[in-house]
Amino acid sequence: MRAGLVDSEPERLKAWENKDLYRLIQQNRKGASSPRYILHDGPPFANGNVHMGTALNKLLKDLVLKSKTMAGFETPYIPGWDCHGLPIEFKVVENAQGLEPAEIRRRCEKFARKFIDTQRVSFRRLGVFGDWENPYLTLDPGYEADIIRVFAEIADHKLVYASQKPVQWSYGAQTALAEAEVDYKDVIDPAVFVKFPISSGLFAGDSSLVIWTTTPWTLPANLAIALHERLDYTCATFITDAGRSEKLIIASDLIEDFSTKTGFHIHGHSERVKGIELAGAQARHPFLDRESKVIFAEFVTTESGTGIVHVAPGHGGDDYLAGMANGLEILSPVDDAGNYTEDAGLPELTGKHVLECNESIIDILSNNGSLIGREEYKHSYPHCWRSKTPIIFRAVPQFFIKIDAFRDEALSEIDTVTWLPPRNRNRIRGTVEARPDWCISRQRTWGVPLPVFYDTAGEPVIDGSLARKVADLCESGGSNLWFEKNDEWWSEKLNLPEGTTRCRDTLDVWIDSGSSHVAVSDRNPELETPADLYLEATDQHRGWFQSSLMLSMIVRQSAPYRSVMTHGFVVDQDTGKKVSKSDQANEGEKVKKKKTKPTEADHFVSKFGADILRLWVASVDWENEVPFGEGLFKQTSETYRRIRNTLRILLGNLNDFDPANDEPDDQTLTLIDRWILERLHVVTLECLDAYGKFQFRKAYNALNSFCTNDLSSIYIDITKDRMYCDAPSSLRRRASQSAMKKVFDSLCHLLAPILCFTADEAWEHAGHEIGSIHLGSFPEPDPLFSGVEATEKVNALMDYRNIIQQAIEPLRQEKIIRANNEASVELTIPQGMPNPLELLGAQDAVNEFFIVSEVVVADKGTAVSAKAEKSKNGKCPRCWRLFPDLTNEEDLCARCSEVVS
RNA sequence: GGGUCUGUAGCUCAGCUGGUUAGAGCACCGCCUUGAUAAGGCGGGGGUCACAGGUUCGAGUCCUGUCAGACCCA
Repeated sequence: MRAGLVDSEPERLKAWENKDLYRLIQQNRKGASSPRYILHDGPPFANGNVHMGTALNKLLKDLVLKSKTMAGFETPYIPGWDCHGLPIEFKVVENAQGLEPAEIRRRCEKFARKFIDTQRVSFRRLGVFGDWENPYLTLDPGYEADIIRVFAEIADHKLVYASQKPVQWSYGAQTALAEAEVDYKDVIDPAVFVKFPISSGLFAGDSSLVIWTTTPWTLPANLAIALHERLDYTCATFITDAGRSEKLIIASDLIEDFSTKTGFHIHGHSERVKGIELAGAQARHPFLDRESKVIFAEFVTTESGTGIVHVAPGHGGDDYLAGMANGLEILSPVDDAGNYTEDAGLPELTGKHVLECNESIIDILSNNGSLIGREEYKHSYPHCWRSKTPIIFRAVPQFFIKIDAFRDEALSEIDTVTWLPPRNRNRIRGTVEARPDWCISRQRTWGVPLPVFYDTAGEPVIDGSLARKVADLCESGGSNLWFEKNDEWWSEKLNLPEGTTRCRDTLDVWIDSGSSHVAVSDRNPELETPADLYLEATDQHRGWFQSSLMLSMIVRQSAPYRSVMTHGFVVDQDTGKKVSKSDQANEGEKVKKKKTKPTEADHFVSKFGADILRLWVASVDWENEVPFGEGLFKQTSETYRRIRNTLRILLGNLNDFDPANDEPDDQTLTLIDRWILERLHVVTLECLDAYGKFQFRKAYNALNSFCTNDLSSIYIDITKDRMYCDAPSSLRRRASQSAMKKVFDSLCHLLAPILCFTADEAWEHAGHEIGSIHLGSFPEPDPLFSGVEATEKVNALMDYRNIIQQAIEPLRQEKIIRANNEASVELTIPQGMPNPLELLGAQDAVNEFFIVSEVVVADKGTAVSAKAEKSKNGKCPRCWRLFPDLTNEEDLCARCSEVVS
C-alpha cells in the first residue's frame, strides 16, 4: 500500500465503473429488501467548474449516502443540474448580439451541456457514487414539460394572476428579479428633504409637509404622502442661519435630527397635531401640476427621515400596497432600460436614465424652492446579482403566484420537517412568513416558456388545460417550438381564436428546480416523494428549499422532504471571504488578472487526491462557515498519512494470519489485546452514532485519535516485539493478530464512507480482491468487549508509563542510553495502588508493556515515582531485548532460541 | 437597525448535565530509531478558555453586557 493518491485513485475509479459498483451496491440492497434512504439532489447550476463550495456540498451528500449505505439502507442517488437562467444567457449573449431567440437557446443549451460534462467528471473524480449516466437535467424536454404541468396545476388552483405590481427590476439584465437574485451592497445616495405645500385640509395654504427620500428619481411618480395616524407631528416656522424661513410639518421625534441635517431650526411658537388630524388633506406636487393625497400607513416610522413618506405606487412594494388601499393609480414612468418615459412629465429628462437624473431632479427642487435639505446617505441597496447594477422598483406587467392562499399551510408543514441544524426552522419560517407573492415571469429567453396567451383584447388567458397541451407539445417537440413557431401556428394547434398571441416571458428558474420533486422524485422509480433529505448550502432557504416547498404545497399539499440539512459557505481561511461561484462567473477576467488563490476542486484533487478532500469535508463543522485553504489540506494530509500507515502496518502484521485456521481462543488474548478491542468497541459505537447524526467530524476525530493514540502510539508499539519475534504461530502472536484483524476490518468499514478510495484499497490488499468494501456494512459492536475491565487496567498502566518515560528521558538526552529497551526501571507505587505485575500477570509482560529491559515494582512508597538506569543485561541479537542471563553477544534469549530451533 | 450563530495554544479542533494543575493532533524545539523508514517512538515550550461584570463553596461550562466575525432579514 503506497500513497500516490493522485495516480491510484483514477485507476480505482475506473475499476469501480467497470464493475458498475454503484448499481451493484443498490441491487445488493434491493435484494436484501433494505429500507430506502432517499437524498434528493439539489441541482447545481451548469456554469463554471466545480469549486470548493460545490465540492463540499456534493461530498457531504456522498458522506450521508455512503454512511447510510453502510448502515444498511438502499441509497439511490440521481444527480441533477439546473440548466436554465440568466447567468448562462448572459454569457451567450455577451459574445453574440442580435441572435434569434431559438438560436440563443440552442447556444445556451450547448453551453450548459459543456459544463454538465466537466462538472460530472469532477464529481465522479471525488468518489461520489451515483447514477451519473442518467442524471436529471432541467433542460430535458420531459423535465421542461413537467415544469409547465406544474404551472398548469397552479393555474388550476387559480393561484396565478397578472398584475402591474412594482417588481425588483434589473435594467442591466432587463428583467424582473426574484429575491434570491438580489444582493445588497452599501452605497451612498443623495437623500433629500422635500416640501409639499398643503393645498387642502388642515394647514392648507399655510404649511408644507416635508418628506425624505433616498431616491429622488422616484419623485415624478409621487402620487401620495403617507403619515402615521397616531404619530405626533409638529407644525412650526423653521429658519436657517442664512435667514430662510419655512412653515413646515415634521414628526415631533425627528425634529432634532432634521435640524441637524438641514440647518432649519424652530423659530417661535409651534403647534402639535396627530397624524389623523390631517385626514383628507392634499398637498401640491413639488414640480408637477397635480395634487398628492395625504394617506395613512403603518409602515411610517420615526426611525429615519421626517415621519412623512413620499409614496410612489409604481416604485415600491409598500407604496404599491398603500396605493391600492387608497385607490391610487400606478404610475411607473420608467422603461425597461431604466430611462424615463414621457409619462414622467419632464420632457427634458425623457429617455435619460433615472439613476443619472437624481441631480437633475434635485436641481429642479432647488430652483423652485422645494428643496429643504440634502445629505449623502450611506445605506445598503439591492443590486442585481448578475449585472451588478442597482435594482429599481418598477411596475411592469408580470405574473405572480398568490402565496397567501397557502402560506399558513406551508408554515404548519414546516413544523413537520426536521431541520438541521434545528435553528433553521426559524429561518425558513421567517422566509415563508415574509415572502410577498411570487413573481414568476422573466423577460428572458433561456428558460421554460410561460404558457400563457393573450386574447384579441390583450387580456391574459391563464388556463391549466391549455398549459398542459403546451407541455405535451414541448415534451415531444422541444420547448424551442414556443420560440420558433409563430402565434398562428400555436393558435391553430391549440384551437385558439385567430389573433391570439402568446406570452414571450419565461418562467423564473426557481420554478424549474422547485419542480424537481414532480419531474424527478415522482417520475423516477428509484425515488419517491417526500425525500428523506434535502442537503444544500444555507442560501437555499430562500431558494430551492422554499421554492420546492411552495410548489409542493400546491401540487400535493405537503412538503417534499422529511428533513433538510444545510451547511455553511466555504470561506478563505485567511480572509474569511466566501468562495463563490457567482464571483467566479461574473468578475471573470478581471479577477484573473489579480492574483487569486485557486478555489477549484480539480486543482486540489490533482494536488492532494480526492481522499484528502473527503477527509477535509469529514473534519469540518458544516453547521457554520467552513474555512478552507492550502494549509488546511496539508494538515489533513498528515492525518491521512497517519491513518493510512496504521492500515498499512496492520496489513503487514496480518500478512500470515488466516482467521479460519489461526483464530485462537479468546482466553489467549493478553491484556493489551483486550484493551484495544474494548477501545474498538467504544470507537465503533461513537462512529455509528456520529454517522447517524451526520456528525462526520465526530467520526473523524474518533477514528483519528484511535489510529494515532491507541493504535500507533500504544498498541502497535507494544505488540511489535511479539509480532516480529514470537514464533509465527505462537498463541500470543495469533491472539494479537486476531485482535488486529478485528480492528482492521472494523476500521476499514468505519473509514469507508470518508476515505472511500483508501479503505477500498486496504480491503483489497487484505485479500478481498473481488467486490469492494462499499458492498459491506458497518461493523456491529462486539458485546464481548463492551466492558471497561481492560480499559481501566491499561489506563492505570498508562499513568505509570508517563512517569517511567519521564524518568528515562534524561538518560536518553544525555546519551547514556539510546532506546527505552536499554533502561532498567524501578517503579515505586504507594500501597493500595494497582500493581503492574498483578495487572499484567507476569514480569515479562510488564517489561513488554513498558518496552524496557525490566521494571522492578516496589509497592511501599508514598507517591508514584520511577528511577531509571542503563541496564546491565546483555542484548539478544534477534529481538534486541535485554536479559540478565545473556553474557555472550551471540547468545539468543530463551524465547528466540526456541523460535529459531 | 432586527434576527441567528461563532469566538478554547501559531493552525484545526476535544472539553457530557458547572467540580481537582484546561486536553488532542499538526506546526515548532530537543532526543531516539538497522524491524511501519517518502514511516515510527519519547520528551519539551506554548493558553489571563475574546473582554467585563454577575450567580455559585466552585465557571471554559450558567446569566447579563461589550467587542470582533459570519450569515439572514430590512
